[in-house]
This record gives sequence, structure tokens and C-alpha cells, in this order.
Amino acid sequence: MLQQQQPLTGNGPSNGRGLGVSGHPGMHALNSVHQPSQHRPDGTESGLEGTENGHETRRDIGDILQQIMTITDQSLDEAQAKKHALNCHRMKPALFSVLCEIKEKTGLSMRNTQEEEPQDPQLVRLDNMLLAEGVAGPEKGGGAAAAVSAATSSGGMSPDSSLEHSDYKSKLSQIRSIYHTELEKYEQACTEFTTHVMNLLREQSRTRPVTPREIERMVAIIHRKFSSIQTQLKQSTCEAVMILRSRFLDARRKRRNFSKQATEVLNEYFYSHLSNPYPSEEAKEELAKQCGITVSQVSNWFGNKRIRYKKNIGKFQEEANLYAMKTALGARQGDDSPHTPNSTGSGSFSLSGSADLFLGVPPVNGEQSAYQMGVQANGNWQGRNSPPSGTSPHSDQSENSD
DNA sequence: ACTCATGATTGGTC
DNA sequence: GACCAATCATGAGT
Repeated sequence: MLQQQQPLTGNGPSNGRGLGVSGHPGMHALNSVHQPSQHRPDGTESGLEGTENGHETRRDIGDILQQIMTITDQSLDEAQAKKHALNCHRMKPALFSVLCEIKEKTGLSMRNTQEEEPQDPQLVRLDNMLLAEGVAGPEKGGGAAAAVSAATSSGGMSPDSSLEHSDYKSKLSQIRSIYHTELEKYEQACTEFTTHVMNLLREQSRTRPVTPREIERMVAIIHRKFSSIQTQLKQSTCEAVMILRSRFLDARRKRRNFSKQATEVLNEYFYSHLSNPYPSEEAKEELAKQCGITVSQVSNWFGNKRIRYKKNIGKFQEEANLYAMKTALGARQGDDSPHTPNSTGSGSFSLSGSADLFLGVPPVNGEQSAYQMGVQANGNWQGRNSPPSGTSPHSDQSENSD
């Protein structure tokens, strides 16, 4: 117990080493052996120096100091005994009062050193990130799922991605578990250490003046130290999550062909709206839903398709014919054609589709047809005079009736 | 190993 | 912000 005083006092705020006696500027008075009990508030000395009594006092104080300095080198029992002797020493009150005085002086300079530092923005960022990634926070598992959904919201989810999901989730929960274990350990250590230090300070307060404010300060210092360790832990956790996440996203980035059914749906829409193959936002959403892909993937697909169709119309002729037949048949069989998305509340695309197809079915010989006239010579699609976002399938329909 | 198809990305335009 | 055009990167077929 007492042996552990050294690190504490050694790191004390107001002194250098040991019990804060040697090396302290305020201790010159003691080291030069002025009698403490006669140390006047105005700083004048009582002039005992040189007298026999003065020498004795000097020796007394020297003894006390020596005892204080060596107290940590002694065994527990020995130290306790010495401490008791020290407390009972006739010079003890004098020493205490000197220490009080020194403290009073140095206290002024210490007062300003303590200031409430604002919350570290880096720590706030780390906390926010850990929360967002589902590592920190109260729940278990849900955060990981949220992170997965966040990570995949920008990319398409293929049906076979569930394996990657579970892998990601399990790794994330591993990180989470390690993080919480470590955090708990740190917190526990912090609490233990704080209690320990407070006990030590209380104990020391019998020998030297220790104000509650000083204890508070010490506790704050300990907490700051531990919180910096926690920050490191958070940082490492964030890095681990980022690495995991980037790996996961890299895996997602791997190109996978859309399912046949999805390609079919997209192609049907494309060829049935060939005069204006620019699905509205609603149509894109509907197509995305039908194909099990994201809206941006739908946009990508249409972007690629338009370009590639335009570049090589001949190559797509057969495909166009196929879908034309399909859609025409579907339209004839009933209004609720299954191939085209019914955009929310804006009616079916099938009518406009059949109109397109009727105009579009090209001659078998592959000559330029009305179908191909959907693409103008300048490379623009017929009727597309402005970015089509927001254009509803209805506008599409009206164009087709021309 | 090679080629082609195709989904994704990037830089530029409107 | 939607789109185009070029390009990259990967899957699939040979």
C-alpha cells in the first residue's frame, strides 16, 4: 500500500519526486533549516540559526524529511510504525503548517492550470462513427444489420450475398465484442485506480494538506489519462471497422450479371419504350423492385443500353424483334401485361409499349426501320429534348401516339 | 488464354 | 442531378 505511494506522489502536480519535498522551491526554507514553528507569515525568520536549539530543530526536521523520503523503501509494518511515529512527532504540526503555507503559495499557480477542456471533436467523431457502424450503442446485432443495409444501399444485392452478409455481421459483432470487453476493462481499471488514488490521498492528508479540490483534480487527471487510452481503443476499433467495411464493399463491387429475369424485365421496358427509353423516377423504382436491384443500377443499365443500342443498332435488331413480339402478344392478351412496371399511380406502361412496338418492329432485312428511327441522326433519342427525370410514362405515351 | 458481354465508374456536358 | 461517352473490370463462353 505505502509502497505504491511513489508513483502517485512522484507524478503529483506540484512537485518533482518523492513526497514532494526535495526540489520544491518552497522547500528551501526547510532545507536551509529554518525552524518551521517560528516561520512567520510575513516571511521573517526568528533567528534560531546558530543556536544549539536551532541545531536540534534542524536535526529534527532533517530527521522528519529523511523519514518521509525513505518511507516508501520500508516494509509495510515498518512504514506504518514510522508513519505513526511521524504523526506523533512533536514537530509534525509545524511541518504541516509549513506545508500548508507552501501549498497556499503554489496553489495560486495551480489554480489556473485546471480548465474544463471542451469535448474532443475527434472523440466525438469516433463515437458517432462507432454508433453509426453499430459497434457502440445499446443494441446487439441490429446495428450490424443497419450497417450492412447502409453499406449495401448504394450497390445491388445479389441473392447469393447473404453469405457475405453473415460473414460481415459476425466479424462486426466480433469487433463489437472485443471493443466492449476492452472498454469495460478500461473503465474498471479506471475506477479501481481512482479509488486507490483517493484512498492514498486521504491517507496522505494526515501528513500533508490535501484539499478535496486537489483530490478532484487528481481524479480528473486520471480520467483524462484513461480517456485518452479509450480514444486509442476507439480509433483502433474504427480502423478495424473501416477495413472490414471496405473489404465488404470491395466484395460488393465485384460485378455480377443480373438475373435473366431481371434482364428480361429491363429489356422489355427498353424495347417497349424505344422511342423514349428514359424511365421516370417512379418507373425506375418499379423496375428496380421487379428486378431486385437498385435504382442506380437501373439507371446504369439504361445508360449502358442506350449507348450500346445506339452504337450498334443492327446487333440489337434480333433482340428488339424478340421483345417486340413478346410485348405485342402480352398487350393483346390483356391490359395487365406482366412485363412492364406499373408505376405507382401513373398507369401502365404497356399501352405506350405496344404503341412503340407497333412503330418499331423492323423489317427482317435489317434495313433502317421506323424502329430504328427512335434514334436520330444526331445521336439523340427522338423526342428527348430535356433530361427526362420526372417525365412520367404518360408523357412517354403521348409521344408514342405520334 | 482469349474474346465478348456487361455492370460499374469516371469525367464532362447540359 | 441526369445523362452521355469512354473506359475499366469482371463473368462467362470458347
